[in-house]
Amino acid sequence: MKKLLLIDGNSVLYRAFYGVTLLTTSKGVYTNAVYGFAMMIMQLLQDEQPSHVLVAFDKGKATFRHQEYAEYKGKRQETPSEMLGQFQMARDLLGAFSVQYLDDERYEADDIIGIYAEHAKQLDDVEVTVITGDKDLLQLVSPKVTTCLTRKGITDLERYTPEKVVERYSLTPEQIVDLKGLMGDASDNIPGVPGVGEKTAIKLLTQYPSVEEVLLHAGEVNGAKLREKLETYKDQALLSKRLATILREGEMALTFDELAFTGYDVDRLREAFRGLEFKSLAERIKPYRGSEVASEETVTDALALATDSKMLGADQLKQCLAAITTPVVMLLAMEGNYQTGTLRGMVLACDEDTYFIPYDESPSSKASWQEIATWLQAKNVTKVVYDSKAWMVRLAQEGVIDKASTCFSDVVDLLLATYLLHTSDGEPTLLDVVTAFDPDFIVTESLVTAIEKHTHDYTAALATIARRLVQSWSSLAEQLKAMNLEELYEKMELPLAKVLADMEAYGVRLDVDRLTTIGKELTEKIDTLTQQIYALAGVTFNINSTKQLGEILFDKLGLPPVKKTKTGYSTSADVLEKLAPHSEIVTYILTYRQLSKLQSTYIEGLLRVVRQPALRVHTSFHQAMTATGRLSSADPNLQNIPIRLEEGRRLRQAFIPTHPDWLMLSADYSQVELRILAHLCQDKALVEAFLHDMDIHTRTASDVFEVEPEQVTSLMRRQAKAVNFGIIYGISDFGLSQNLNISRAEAGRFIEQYFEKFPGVKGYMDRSIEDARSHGYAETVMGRRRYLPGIASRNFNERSFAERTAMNTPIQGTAADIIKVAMIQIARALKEQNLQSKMLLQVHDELIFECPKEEMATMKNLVREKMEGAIELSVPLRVDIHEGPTWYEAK
DNA sequence: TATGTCACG
DNA sequence: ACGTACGTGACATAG
Repeated sequence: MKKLLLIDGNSVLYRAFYGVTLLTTSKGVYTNAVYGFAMMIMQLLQDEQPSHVLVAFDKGKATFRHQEYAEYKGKRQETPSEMLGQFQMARDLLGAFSVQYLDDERYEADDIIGIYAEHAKQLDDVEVTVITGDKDLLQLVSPKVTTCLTRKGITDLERYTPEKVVERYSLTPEQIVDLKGLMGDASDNIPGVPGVGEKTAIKLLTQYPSVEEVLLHAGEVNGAKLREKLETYKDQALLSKRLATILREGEMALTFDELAFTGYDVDRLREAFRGLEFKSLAERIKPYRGSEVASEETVTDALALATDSKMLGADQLKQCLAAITTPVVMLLAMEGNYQTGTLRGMVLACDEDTYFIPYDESPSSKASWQEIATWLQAKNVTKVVYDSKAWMVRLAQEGVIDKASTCFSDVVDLLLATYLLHTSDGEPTLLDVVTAFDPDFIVTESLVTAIEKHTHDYTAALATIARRLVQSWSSLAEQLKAMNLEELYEKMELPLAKVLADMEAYGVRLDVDRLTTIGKELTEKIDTLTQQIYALAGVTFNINSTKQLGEILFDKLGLPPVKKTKTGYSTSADVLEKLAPHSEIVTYILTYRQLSKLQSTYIEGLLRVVRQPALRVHTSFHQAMTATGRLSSADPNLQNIPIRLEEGRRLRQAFIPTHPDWLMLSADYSQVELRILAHLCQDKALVEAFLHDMDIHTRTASDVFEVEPEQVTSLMRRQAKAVNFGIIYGISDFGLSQNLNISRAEAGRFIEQYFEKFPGVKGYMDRSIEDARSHGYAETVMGRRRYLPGIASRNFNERSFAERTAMNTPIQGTAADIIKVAMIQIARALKEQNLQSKMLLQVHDELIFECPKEEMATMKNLVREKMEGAIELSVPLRVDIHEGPTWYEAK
């Protein structure tokens, strides 16, 4: 079977231009599009292994379509000047790839592709793959022609077979031209029928198969407006369809055989890359077949070994492991998340070899994994993993090890290192990690699919990655050192992973009966509210639907809309609160919302994840997720259990100690973020306030409103508290005015007054922004970095956001660092002193424990000492402690 | 899958 | 004038 690869050169180049940051050579020639183009071509050749290749370009001249319709492509933006020279450079580069290209003034790139695809279809033994960003080319899809659309980025492809087209559009590939005929195409300035978009067009085409048929039956279509439009714009629809139709016949300047591709010449390509100053690309070129990714043989070997190792007895495995002396990369093969998914096995790659060691419930498999566990705990061999916590928790859960945190010695966690090196929101994926240590690693589409979607070749993909990491991971130490992050990695994140692993594996006991009872009460209240709301509305409707609710409140009942969202009326709580005086229905709706939130998220949500028969919930703490260094908690999220309102707070009665007679203990930092601010800005008044342990909001109110502390009213204190929050978040008058429901001018005066009384804070804010601008990042007291590219943006919003972030991150991030230190020290002390008490949860500024009564006094002292002493600041840290039979009382 | 809403710090 | 508070996760709805 032959394989013809047809590439829409213009489309790929444009994608590359917008997807790759502007690069220039030393002479100032722009090369970003060509760089992306080169990456793409290299990947495609590796990935698709074509026997024939052709890249088609537009010539930019008027074609037959312009003659038929003068405005064709009329509204196109002018090609950016930085792009202009790159078309020819891309053509030239193809020579170095030994790949043919064509352009022709009579045709567009689409038509050239159409002509060659059609020709190849006539040949018996050829399959065709088309690469483009243009959905028009979906019309060529057939059993022998696959069209791949580029998605975000440039290396991410979405493959369309005929079935996929039907699945996505509910239309056959042939009907794509009819779709364009009806809906038009703004980018090509094809008009279509005004008022008909994708949805209407698809609806029409499912009834009648083509534009012609639709027009023939225009009179029978639902909707008077639509009927009229179809009549009026009949000719325009037919014209649009003709414009959208890609040619299938025409002249072939090169014969099929002339497109044959047998590989590129490494030296020639390297020379071309050097000319373009793609230095790292030039260094990394390898011979054409099977080199950029692990060779097929390696993967096959890995899989062969996989089968073999199943038969390897535990004793033999033990001997194999004992023979390993160099660092090993190990990856878990999991379906689903590490706590609840299925463990399939592990890939192990060392110097020479790659192994797959399967996992199942059989005694022999268990025995093998016990051997592995023993070996993981042995010193002297470095184990390089992605997410050590996942290993610890899962192996503890499987009973392979006794205690999660004892799982490893000499472990390197690439997830944590990558997170520190490239903190952004979102956990670095395994592929992000590979790229972080190996920037030229080409992330092919098949690799992404295999890893993310766990398709057939998942294990092979893991093997590929593991092999690659064996080569590249060792730059970790150097990279961390260069950014001064080794200490955070070694002394904070790595030890913390062990602490968190024990917390996750241990879980928290839930009083399921209590939860069920509260749930029943809620159901009754919700039912009553529902009836009351229906009665007041005069109709029944779905109260959870913001769309329906908006229609009832603002159209039917005529309440004044306060705010709009992208899609319609806003019905958020702050809007409804403003409407309360107008109609009693909104109060019911607010209560309904509050209670159904409790019911669905907390009662039903928690009951769904309680593990039987132990009646425990096990959250997963994400340690590499947030942009500031905080943890997050998921599946279930135990960091947002209600507390502010009493109805919700009662849910905490369901969080109980494991053993009867034990107690819950909670310890939370008092005003930790404002104390950190005081330390960072050294404002005299603020520092002094904390040195004297004043009520900080009252003190702020007394300063801002210029009254004696005794004269501060509760309103003044509340407003001062909001100002303090605003300061931490990177204040803006608008934000404060929204929060306090006051005018912007008034909010502005508060802020002005605040900065006058606390000038050091103002200085800090300005300095934070300046530092972020000059370094490109914000950092915490302990050196954790967050890069802020938006700080230099010309876009006001983007820049303002980065500026607020620059003010907030050192504060929020330092608070996160401090509690992490405390957790590590507390865990260490619990172990050293042989205490039975357990650390259960962390909620940003708070730690929750369960303790036997007789340890309570010791624990209170210990926890306070470690939390307050985690870091030395110029103001003291203070911790409040509560205890009780459930989490409800312990707060 | 995106959006709105709301729970927490 | 621009249009916003900082950081998260879960659920329901709509398309």
